[in-house]
Amino acid sequence: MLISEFARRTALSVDTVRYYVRAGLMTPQQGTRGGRNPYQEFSEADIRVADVIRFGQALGMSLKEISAVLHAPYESQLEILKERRDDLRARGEDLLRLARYLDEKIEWINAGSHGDPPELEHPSLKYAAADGCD
Amino acid sequence: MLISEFARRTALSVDTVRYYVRAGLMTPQQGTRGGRNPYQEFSEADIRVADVIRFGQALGMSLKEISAVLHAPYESQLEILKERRDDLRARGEDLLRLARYLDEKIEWINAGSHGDPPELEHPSLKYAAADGCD
DNA sequence: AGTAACCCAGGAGTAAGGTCCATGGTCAAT
DNA sequence: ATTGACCATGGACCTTACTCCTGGGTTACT
Repeated sequence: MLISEFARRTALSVDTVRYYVRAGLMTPQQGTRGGRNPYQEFSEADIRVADVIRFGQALGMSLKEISAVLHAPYESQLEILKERRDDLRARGEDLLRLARYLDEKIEWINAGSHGDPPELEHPSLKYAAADGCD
Repeated sequence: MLISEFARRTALSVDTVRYYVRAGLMTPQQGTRGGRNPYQEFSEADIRVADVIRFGQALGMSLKEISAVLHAPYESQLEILKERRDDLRARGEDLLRLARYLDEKIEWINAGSHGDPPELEHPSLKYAAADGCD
């Protein structure tokens, strides 16, 4: 399919798709149409790549990281996957911990904010966002 | 305390602290020293704000969102808190779902990548990252 | 009074991730 | 052959969250 159909199907903008292609995240085929500037032909596989990008981003990965996963040789993808999984697990747990904390805080406010406010157990912060400590 | 002590205690750079102040995330007192450009006096409360910023960021909130929470009138903080909690819960669950999926995939690869690869149940993606759908 | 160490404001620069636009080539239908 | 929809490239521009730099004021100490 051509870029605009691909963009529609992935709910990305045409510009964003081109940006991803330039960034090497997708490598559509060069179709026969288009003469000197051949039209890009996107496949179903590219749609799956778009899904991966969307999902990775939603989980806080940069395009560079996503690209690394997409381009890694199959064996090392395993290692990357493991790292990601551990990172994700830590993040997910922190998030749920914070959600529980907010639950308690909401309870506490609803109860009239008397007494001691709930305490947040310190999150692990072992993942990417914790790199600001010099 | 003055800015450099504050920066040291929060492990932020002086520039970053000034950036946060400009962004309205902190509003230190204007001390008596400094003449025409009065020196900023930071309090323990500001340190707690710095903690909130750090934590919010680690959980994927933008400074704008964090600022909204910090500045919201007490009553509406409850609503913000609830939204945040739901968002966080969804994110956390997605993260753990993905982690489980990666576990399965790692298993599958270790087992020789035979048969059908594991499927990822579609994440909710109901939070911030899902806004690109026009 | 001199100087080091600190403070300030303002503005430029950076990287990521897009977004917008001008210009021009191509395709399909009329 | 012309028109409109679509494609391409290249580059400017935007936001976020900083970071760095310049120039200048203040404080504390000797």
